[in-house]
Amino acid sequence: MSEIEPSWDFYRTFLTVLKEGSLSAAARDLGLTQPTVGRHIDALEGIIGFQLFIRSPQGLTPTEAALDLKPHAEQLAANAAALLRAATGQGKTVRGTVRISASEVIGIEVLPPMLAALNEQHPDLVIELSVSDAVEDLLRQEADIAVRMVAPAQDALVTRRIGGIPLGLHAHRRYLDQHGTPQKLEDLRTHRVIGFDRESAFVRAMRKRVPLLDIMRPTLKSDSNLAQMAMIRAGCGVGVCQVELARRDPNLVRLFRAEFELPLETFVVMHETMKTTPRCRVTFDALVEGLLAYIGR
Amino acid sequence: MSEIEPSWDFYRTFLTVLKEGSLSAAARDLGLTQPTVGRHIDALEGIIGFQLFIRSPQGLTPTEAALDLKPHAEQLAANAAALLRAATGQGKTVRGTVRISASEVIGIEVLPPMLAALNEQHPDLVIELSVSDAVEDLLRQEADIAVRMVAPAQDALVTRRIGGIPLGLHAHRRYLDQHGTPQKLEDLRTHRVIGFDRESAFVRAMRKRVPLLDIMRPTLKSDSNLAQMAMIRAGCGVGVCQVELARRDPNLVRLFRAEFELPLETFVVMHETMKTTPRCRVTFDALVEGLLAYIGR
DNA sequence: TATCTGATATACAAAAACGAATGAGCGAAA
DNA sequence: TTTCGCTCATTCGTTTTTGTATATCAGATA
Repeated sequence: MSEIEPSWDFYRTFLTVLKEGSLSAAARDLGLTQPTVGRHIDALEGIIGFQLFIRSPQGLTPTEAALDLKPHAEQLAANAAALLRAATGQGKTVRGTVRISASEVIGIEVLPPMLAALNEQHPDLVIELSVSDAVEDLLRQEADIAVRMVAPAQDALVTRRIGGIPLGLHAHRRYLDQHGTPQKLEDLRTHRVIGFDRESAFVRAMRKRVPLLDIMRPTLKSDSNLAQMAMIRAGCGVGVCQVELARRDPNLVRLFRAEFELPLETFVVMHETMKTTPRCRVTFDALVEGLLAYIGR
Repeated sequence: MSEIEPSWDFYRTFLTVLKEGSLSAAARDLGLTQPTVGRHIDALEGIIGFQLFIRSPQGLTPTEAALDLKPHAEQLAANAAALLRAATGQGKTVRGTVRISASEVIGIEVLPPMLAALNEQHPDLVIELSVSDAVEDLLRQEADIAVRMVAPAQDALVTRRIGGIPLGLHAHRRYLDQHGTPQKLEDLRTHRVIGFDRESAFVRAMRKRVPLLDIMRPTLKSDSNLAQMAMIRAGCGVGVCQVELARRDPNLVRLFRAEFELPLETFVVMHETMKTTPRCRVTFDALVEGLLAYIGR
């Protein structure tokens, strides 16, 4: 193995080949040609001293070693993208790209109007919305700003607590007409309940705080909150969703208003290195303001 | 501003110029030549669309924009280094470089014998010891393994709790001969006490747990635990240090054995992406074993 | 003042990287 | 089977990048 450090561009090429699965596809993606990409991989393999891919006429299949390096390369790409975002829109004007990460429900049901208003106000602002329930993307610089349901423990982050978004039990009017409206919590045992597929950390925590959830044995399961919401709207059964969202649909009925209300703590978080850029400040403030209004101050 | 993404190598060049302060110095550092480095900066400035440095016959002074980009570039460099470390020593053999981060006292007083034994056992292992009290270097990939005094909240980390390293009040025999041995805790008011310069988060937390610390008004201050330890050894006064370390010096006397003992929780932490590499496993295990032995099981 | 040492900028030649074109292998569909 | 579409490998000419050498400027020192 040679002692010289490889060109950082090789890492980018490596990652692209890993993602695309072939030299040709990677070349198209990178705006290079297939021989060049092949040479990059050759060079990288030469420097680090072992094989990264097994070549075949069907493409390149990564070796185990290559897969071990993948997360590193991905992080490198995320950082490079973050640097470029930080570079664009320097100065006092609000322009450039800001990447927002939010959970599915928030990102799809709640944020779009706010983002529309924001974009109206700042036409040169490009907003990227990453909808995912993965928590760790801020530290990996995969986003500049995130809307989170857990308090961030990291101190390299600028955090603003919004408050609790109330969750409630809901069902569609049509469902209740057919199956009857449960009067006591115990009645839920005989109802169709919409719940989580796997026991995530969040679900376990929620179950701990609200023991009555144990009564509800879900017969319709999905890990996607959005899918659960859709099932509730479609009249599949009884499920948990945001009170405010349910109120928008006049056919959705809230059940056990007194017995069941779960506040979902919400935070807007920004990476510290981004707090100087005007567009991040503006977006951060807009999200905070919008979400505060959403939960009713 | 052009639409093409800059070569990632430009970022490396940019960071080096930022650190070295001149094109020539950066060129020496990178193994390139001054015109090449200059061209890289020119190209990068052209792509991102604003000036990064003000050129002068004395060197290059970074603009404010360049300083804003610095942390990103540093992180990029850390990730690239981590990738390279992950790449070297693939396979089942224990070889390559492992970077360990530890606090000053641990890194200088406790770890070296363990690392010596480890290196004896694995001659092809290169050990880098980063001695610093900064906490966040694991996430930034500035180290592969860290010895920490706070429980890591991140779940991308492999954590092993060691236990509490006992801290105690100590003074040098010579100091006590001259100034007398304090009998009651209140006597400390009239003694020379070695303490912290600034009120760090750690100090505040400690003060909360052990109110009697308020009695001690330090007259000799340092933020470096190592310097505090040195002052105790030099007979400057009464201070807090690890019981085990004090025991090594027969001239150090422990005070208020019954009233004052503070366990310092200790953890060995490893980045998840490193847990497959043999050298990280081996080092991790050696640190865990060594530290467990150090605190007496 | 003259000189030496650091710096950046420029001109031109050498070296390296790249792209276009071509050949060949494999698998799916006609 | 034949053809088409996808792939990787190789060759060769060209473009791009880099290095060498030199000019120039600013500050420290004798």
